[in-house]
Amino acid sequence: MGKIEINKKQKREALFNAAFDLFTTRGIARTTINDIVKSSGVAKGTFYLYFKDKYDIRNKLIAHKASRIFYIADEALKNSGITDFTNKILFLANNIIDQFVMDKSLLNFISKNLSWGIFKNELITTSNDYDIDFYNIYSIFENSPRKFKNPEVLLFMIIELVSSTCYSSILYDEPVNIEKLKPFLYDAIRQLIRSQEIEQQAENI
Amino acid sequence: MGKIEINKKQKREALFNAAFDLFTTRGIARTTINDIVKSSGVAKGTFYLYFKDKYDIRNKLIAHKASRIFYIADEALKNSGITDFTNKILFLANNIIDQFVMDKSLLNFISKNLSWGIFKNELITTSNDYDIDFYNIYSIFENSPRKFKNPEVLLFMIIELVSSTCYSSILYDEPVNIEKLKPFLYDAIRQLIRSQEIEQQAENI
Amino acid sequence: MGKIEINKKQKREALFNAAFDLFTTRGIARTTINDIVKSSGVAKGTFYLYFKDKYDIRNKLIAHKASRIFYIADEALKNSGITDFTNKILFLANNIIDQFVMDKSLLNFISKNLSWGIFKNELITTSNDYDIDFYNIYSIFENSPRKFKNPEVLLFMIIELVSSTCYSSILYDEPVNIEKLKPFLYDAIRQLIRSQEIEQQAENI
Amino acid sequence: MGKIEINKKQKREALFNAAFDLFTTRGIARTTINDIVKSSGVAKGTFYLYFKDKYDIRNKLIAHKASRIFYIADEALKNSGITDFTNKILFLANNIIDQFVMDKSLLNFISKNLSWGIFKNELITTSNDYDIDFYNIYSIFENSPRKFKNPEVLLFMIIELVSSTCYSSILYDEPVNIEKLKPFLYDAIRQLIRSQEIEQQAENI
DNA sequence: AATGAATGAGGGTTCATTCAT
DNA sequence: GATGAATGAACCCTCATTCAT
Repeated sequence: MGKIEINKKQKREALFNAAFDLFTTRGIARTTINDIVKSSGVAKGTFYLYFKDKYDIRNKLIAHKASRIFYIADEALKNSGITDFTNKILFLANNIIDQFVMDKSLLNFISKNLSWGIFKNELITTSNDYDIDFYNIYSIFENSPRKFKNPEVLLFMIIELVSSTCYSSILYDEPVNIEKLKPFLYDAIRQLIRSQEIEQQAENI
Repeated sequence: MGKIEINKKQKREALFNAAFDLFTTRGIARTTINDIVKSSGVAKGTFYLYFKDKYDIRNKLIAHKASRIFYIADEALKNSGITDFTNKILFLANNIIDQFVMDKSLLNFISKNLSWGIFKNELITTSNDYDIDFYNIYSIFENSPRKFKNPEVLLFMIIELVSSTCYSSILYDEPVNIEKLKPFLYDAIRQLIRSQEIEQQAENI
Repeated sequence: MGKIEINKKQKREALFNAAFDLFTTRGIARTTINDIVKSSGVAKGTFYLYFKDKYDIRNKLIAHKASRIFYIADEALKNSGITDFTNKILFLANNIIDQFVMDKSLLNFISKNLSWGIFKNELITTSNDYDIDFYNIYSIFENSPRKFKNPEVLLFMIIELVSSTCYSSILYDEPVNIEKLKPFLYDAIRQLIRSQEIEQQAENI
Repeated sequence: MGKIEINKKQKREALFNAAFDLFTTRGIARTTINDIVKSSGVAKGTFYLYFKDKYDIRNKLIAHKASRIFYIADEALKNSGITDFTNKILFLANNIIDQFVMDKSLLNFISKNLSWGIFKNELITTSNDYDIDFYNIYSIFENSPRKFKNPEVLLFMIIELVSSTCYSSILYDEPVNIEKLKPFLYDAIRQLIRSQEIEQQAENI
């Protein structure tokens, strides 16, 4: 990679960082391209060499940040030695929640955009340079002997329940703070999993 | 009520209707106050007699529409003769989902804003002229002999689960369409309720 | 004077008071007719029954306030028993300066408008209901045996010198505060008078 | 200086000229930014690259024009060979008055703003690119053997007297026209100077 | 005479985008 | 590739004035 290539990467990175800072502090609507370029130290015209407009950089940021969260959670899971499916899900949920607790502005930024549809969409339309493939999250099912009526729906419901309840709990302590919510939420997840489980024949015995 | 009062109500109503149409078709960000006044046939200055800015009318619209949905569901529940708590919840959820299915633009408009925090906030800061009091929704617990660890958290989780899963299912059929989702969702709700229930003494026997 | 007449006078008075308060605190440019009527408790349309526009009420206010200042100074002069012409002028100047020191917002409001041209103009075009006739200020010359080359120019120069130097001295202490300025200013006035005086024959001796 | 720099200077100049024309013909209050940019042939947004708002360009114009007047008067004084302090002051006053007589719109524009406080303020806060340093006006005292009680106050009173009397005399011929006023005014100035002079010992003899 | 809701022209300001350098 | 001055459409909002009540 030549000097030019490095320079280009740095510019793009600078724009990304500045945009994220501004989006999370002022909000997207109140952030202008002028703000972004001023804050990242590049010229205004340069922005358009890398991104189409404000929403382009926003979308790429969301995918970037969201995939990072899953990646971190997944790495931690691998190192945990947990084998039981339910425990894996709970571990992931807990890890992600803790990441959000530690970076509330991140939660605020991606929460509303981490829903299923946009999630899928973004991952497909985004170049792979900066984002990890999400769908290996399904691999969580692969090594488990347990079977579920509709694994995708199950995952969908868990993700939606976690992400939407976390939002108001972490950011506004409503209706209760996140630590008080956790036991109820994890109980709820356990019940969700149980409600979809198909009882297996005890064939192994 | 004099002629003037009637006229004022009509003006406000016209602005409300025009704004809702535009917000749901073009989105809030792409709707200007100019659009709203042109579409409602009043002068630009008139807008500012009734609303502070675009976000003011948006918030009032959300509260207005959201309370209407609950009101309709609640009325239907009263006429249904259902007495069991779980069934009441399922009836309400189903009724609201059906309302959203019939008016997808409404879902798109309020879904992201129907979360707990804003919900509470809006109801408090909005005058009662146009909105029904929400908190009688707690009355659903009052007449039930069943007891729950934390009723508010229970309700919170159910609302968040329903609203967030509905969004992508109804609007994008993701991961499955709403009719396929319903059985899983209602099962999930039943499990949520069960997971929080405190067993009562069989005192009646 | 019937009830209606009294009511009218009160409305006009209320508008005057409110306008003066607002003009002196926010400035004329930042005061709207809306502000004035809101602050005086009358309806917006009523404003136009009494005044043509914002500048009409401003002009009438200036004449009103300015004439009051001269009236107060003149009354004090009458009670002082001073007979010498130069001392009379100095007494008036000092009294007016002290009025301004005690009400700086008043100074700020009328200072720039108390100049000769507008002064004369306003007094002529304003109804006499609210304003005292200014020109009796010339009476100061009448009873004096001393003669001046051009009494009007003399008065003009004194008024302009006093009003323009007071402005920055009282409001900004520039170049010195008013108490330090006074001896220089009064010396200057004495010299001005002397420079225009026509020596009289010592006929009385 | 590159092409861009030249272009920038031209743009700023064009805005200055257009604004001055409009301010002096229509008045500041009746001049809009729209008028200025239309008249100077630049785009509306360009205005905001150079000035904060209408009052910013006004203030910069005042300082610009005022310093020019003093500069012209000072240059003429240097070429006059006048050495006596009183005559220097009279020369300057007369020169400035004549400038105003020849450009009444200029007088109207800056007269009300040429007062001591704003004067000082503007000179300090304005960049030196466009304005001459005023304070060498004090140099008028330096080479004179004559001493005054308070030179700054003396200068202040002279400036205020001249500027405020000129305003109504030149523009409105009130109370007399400027040519009639001049002898009285110059007499007055002589008296002002005399009233502050500290008599020196006749040491040179 | 008094009201105040309604008007809408027109103000200031922003900002995504372009393009000559 | 990089720059940043220039653009001008489009925005929000104000507010003097009117007029039906």
